[in-house]
Amino acid sequence: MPELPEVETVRRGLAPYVVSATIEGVRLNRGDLRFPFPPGFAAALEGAEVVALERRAKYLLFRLSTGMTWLSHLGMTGTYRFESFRYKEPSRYYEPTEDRKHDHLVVTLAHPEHGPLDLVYNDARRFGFVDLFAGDASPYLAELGPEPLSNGFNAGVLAERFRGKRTPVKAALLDQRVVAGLGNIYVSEALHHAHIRPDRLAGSLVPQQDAPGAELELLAQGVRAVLDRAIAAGGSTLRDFRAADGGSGYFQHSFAVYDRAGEPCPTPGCDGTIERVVQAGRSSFFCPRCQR
DNA sequence: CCACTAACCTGTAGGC
DNA sequence: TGCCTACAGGTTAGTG
Repeated sequence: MPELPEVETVRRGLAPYVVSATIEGVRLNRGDLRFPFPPGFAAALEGAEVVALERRAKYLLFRLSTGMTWLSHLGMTGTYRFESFRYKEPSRYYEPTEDRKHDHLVVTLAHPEHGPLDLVYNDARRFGFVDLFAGDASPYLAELGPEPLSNGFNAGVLAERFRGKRTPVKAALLDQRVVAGLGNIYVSEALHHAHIRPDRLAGSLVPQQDAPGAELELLAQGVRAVLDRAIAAGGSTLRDFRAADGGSGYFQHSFAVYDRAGEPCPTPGCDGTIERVVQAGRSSFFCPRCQR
């Protein structure tokens, strides 16, 4: 999926056309994505104005004039795009044509400046989902750790959450309760930045009393650095993700280690070779020479 | 509570 | 060209 930088890029791409728009119609092309659509989802959106589009971790939050929030998670393959026409079918459900078979949700918007647009959610694997609730009262938001780019995230937080953990640091950083928004790519990138092997036990990184804790400082800095750079670049473009505004000039992010098994380590002065290992069923990429 | 695996679902890339 | 396998950015349910 889109990890935090990709979701943030989507948010920025959608916001100018979505915020201040009124939702005129909602069509669900099936009853469920990963989960069933919440009861009354379409009816709750229709007639409301989108007053803000926010992001928390990997979630998009459409804040509505009614006080309700429409939450959207993109799963692995979810994308939003705009269509400049409106679907003509009167029914809220229909049989999608072959080339639109993964268009699951269509939200017809009327924007005071941009006029009518259809916002289309497409998700081949259907790991994405939506929720609807008042304010922030969603179970999906309840247990999230700090935003990695906020003041609430630092080495001290990592120390607190890693202490005593016998799980590999790779898995600990993927745990959204520890820090919210990292995924498989940026965990590998942050660990490389910090020169920490992905199979180190999280607890082993926690400094003893009176020790400096340089590793966690570097790790926290690495998390921020890789996310900042990725956001500045407009998110990564891979397989089936593209920035919402698509178009020309989207940036092909270049990773230091992710998907680069067999290539030389980019760390200056390091002559190591990137390796791929599988942890908890997922690929990790690291340099065995400069990551310890 | 903790740690790990399998599962969800579809598409694509690579080997033969 | 086709068939088969492995793998893909995430999260959760189930197991021990």
